[in-house]
Amino acid sequence: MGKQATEMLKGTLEGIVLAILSERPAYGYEITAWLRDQGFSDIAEGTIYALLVRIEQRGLVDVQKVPSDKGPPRKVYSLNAQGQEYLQEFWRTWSFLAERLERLRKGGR
Amino acid sequence: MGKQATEMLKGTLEGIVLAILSERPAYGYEITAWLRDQGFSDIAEGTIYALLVRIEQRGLVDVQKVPSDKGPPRKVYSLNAQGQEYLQEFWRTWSFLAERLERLRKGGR
DNA sequence: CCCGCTATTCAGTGTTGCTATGTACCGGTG
DNA sequence: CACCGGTACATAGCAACACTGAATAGCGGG
Repeated sequence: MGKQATEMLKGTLEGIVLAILSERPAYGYEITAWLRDQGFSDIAEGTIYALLVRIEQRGLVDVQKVPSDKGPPRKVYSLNAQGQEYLQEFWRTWSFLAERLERLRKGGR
Repeated sequence: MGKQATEMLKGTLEGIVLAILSERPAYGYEITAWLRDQGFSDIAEGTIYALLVRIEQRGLVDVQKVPSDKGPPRKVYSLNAQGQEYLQEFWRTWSFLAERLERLRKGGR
């Protein structure tokens, strides 16, 4: 999509990745591919990796190195307890925003 | 709200302001007050003014200086044709994002 | 042997919202 | 009159985040 999407992704992309990880552990390449598949056509590789590093440093995920028979080893991330909590907070913030935007779209005051 | 909101606002705040202006012309101080009233408790004054300057420079709004009997003159902004178009695009991008997030929240794959 | 796919990393850039501060106009109070 | 609070706008500096582009590296096939 356009540049509007780029700016709108700030903050939400992190939540999206955490939500994905809350369903099952995953690694960067896999997540990027899945997002592209879902229509986030222009999400750059580097973006996801940088994001994963950030959430790891914040202690929201646990990491495990797993060998792959198709290339270099994968860094598999899984959401830990603190990450779950953070994700909950994310959904609260998202709901707040989405609610107000939906109200605005309908022309309500 | 927390810092999550700060990042999530990036990109959406612009759309929010444009949506407000699509209902009726308004000036910065008024918009800030309204947003605070709607629960965006920590939106800074300066943020809105900077945003208004940006969208003016991009030609999305028209400006008119209107004297006030309670203080300095107001800069009243109104959405023009180009702004309307940009707002439409914003809603499309927003729908795209909201749809996918809602799907993720429901744990759907 | 090189190419393509898998997989990760990183330096540099632009946009955005926040912080903090400054300017300025007005009316009311002491 | 001096001061203060509410109204109204502007701006310089900062932090966070996603994108660009490139580099590194392992693996298998032509």
